[in-house]
Amino acid sequence: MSPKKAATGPSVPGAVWLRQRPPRRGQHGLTRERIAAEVVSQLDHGGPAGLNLRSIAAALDVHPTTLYWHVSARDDLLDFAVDAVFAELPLPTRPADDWIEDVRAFMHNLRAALLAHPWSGALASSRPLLGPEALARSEFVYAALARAGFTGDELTASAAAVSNLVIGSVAAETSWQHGDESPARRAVHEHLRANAETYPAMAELSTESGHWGAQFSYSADLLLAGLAQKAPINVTSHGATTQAPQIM
Amino acid sequence: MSPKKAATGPSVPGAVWLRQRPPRRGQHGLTRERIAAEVVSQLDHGGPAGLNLRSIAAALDVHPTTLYWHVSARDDLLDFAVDAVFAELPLPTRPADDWIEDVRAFMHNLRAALLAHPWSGALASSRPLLGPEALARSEFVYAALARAGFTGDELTASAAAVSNLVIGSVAAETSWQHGDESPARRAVHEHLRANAETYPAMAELSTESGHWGAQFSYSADLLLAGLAQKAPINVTSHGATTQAPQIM
DNA sequence: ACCTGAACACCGTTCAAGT
DNA sequence: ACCTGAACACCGTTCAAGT
Repeated sequence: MSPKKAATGPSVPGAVWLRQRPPRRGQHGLTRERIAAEVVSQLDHGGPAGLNLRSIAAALDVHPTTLYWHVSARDDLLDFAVDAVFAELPLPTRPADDWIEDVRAFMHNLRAALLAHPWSGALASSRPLLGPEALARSEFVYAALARAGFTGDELTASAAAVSNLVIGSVAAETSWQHGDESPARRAVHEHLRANAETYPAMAELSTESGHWGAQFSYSADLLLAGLAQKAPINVTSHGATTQAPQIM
Repeated sequence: MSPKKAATGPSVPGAVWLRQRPPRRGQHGLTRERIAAEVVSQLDHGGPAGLNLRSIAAALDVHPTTLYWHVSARDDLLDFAVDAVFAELPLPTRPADDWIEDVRAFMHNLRAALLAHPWSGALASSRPLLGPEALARSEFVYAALARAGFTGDELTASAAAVSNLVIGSVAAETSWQHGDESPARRAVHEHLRANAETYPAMAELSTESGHWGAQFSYSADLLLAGLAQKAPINVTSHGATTQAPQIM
């Protein structure tokens, strides 16, 4: 049985991070970090469907059941893996002059990190992101948006919108990538054309859609435009700041 | 073996919809609709983790392996279930005067439908949404955004932003709902406070966060503000329209 | 065309026991 | 405190056979 399991109540997702960390360096020197790295590597190879405790344990040279000393369930391993992906996100040591550039960079960096591990988008969207690496990135976004003058619930909602749009977009994008993407896209396109009466607007385009990257960029710009407009503090192009009252 | 499996190539996710539909009414009258309804009902009870082919088959009064005539894998069942949830989304028979009200209503309606089946947000974010019901809703959003003057890749990106923000937000929201939510929130809050030096901006708030609904509403408004600003055709409050050139 | 029935390989998790 | 070892219950999927 894993230590301090009852500390946060019954099986809250993401709860590994809230439990006490088991002491390091046992006989095999099995640590969260080594486990996490192995899980990431196996997910990179076979995706979530291919992940199983037995092969992880084998790679770490322990018995399958040994893992249960470090985690309370398979799901905790996925929490480790997702946080490890967040660790790859570059974190600027000091903020940019314009808060919006920090937010924009965060969005693009987060997308890049998640895309580097195609399984991570879907996982990140389906669990609370409470690992230390994820929290540090959230803190960065909160700080940037706080400089824009957002406070309280508006600050929370703005930060959530930023993360959710990115994670949602990457999850959608990677959901196409299980096999070859082009035959799937072509099949969908044909399907829409064949039913052009039911889907007139969609049948019209999608002929040769642009790249995922450009479309994400435009999606992000839409949200950034909204943030800039609703920000209580606006930075003019000359660096002067103006205050505007704002109601939620 | 399921019919026409090779039609769209090797195991593309969401590919059930692109395969030919097996003829209806066999000996047991097993149809996609009956299967889908049963899957939704079982997911509502036990979530994705509790879903298994044997109990679905039992409820439909067939042998477990019979399902493989109608689907090629367990995953296809989830595609059925997600599309069934989209079917609950009200689809206006005629568009509103203002396109933005159509988009706003869509966002709130989609959230409501997904929240009614807490498992559906995570599933919707992790697979292409190619079912007939989902496509019909996408068409509605495309049509609304086309009235705003969006075309081509900008239209695609705008529509994607709308869906991805909603689905991403609901997935995040429901990821907290596995057990009781309040103890988890409290634990996170304590954790942030305890590490206030590392998370100054986040430690400051989160004391008593507002409701999910209000925060989603604000998130949606941020994106809607961006859409309104970037829309090639702007509707003034008096109903007059103006055109503005726009570059992606 | 649709469904049955038996069988296979696998996998998360438990629990008591070791050191 | 950390790891072993055996064992359990379950589950997706296959394939050949029925009607």
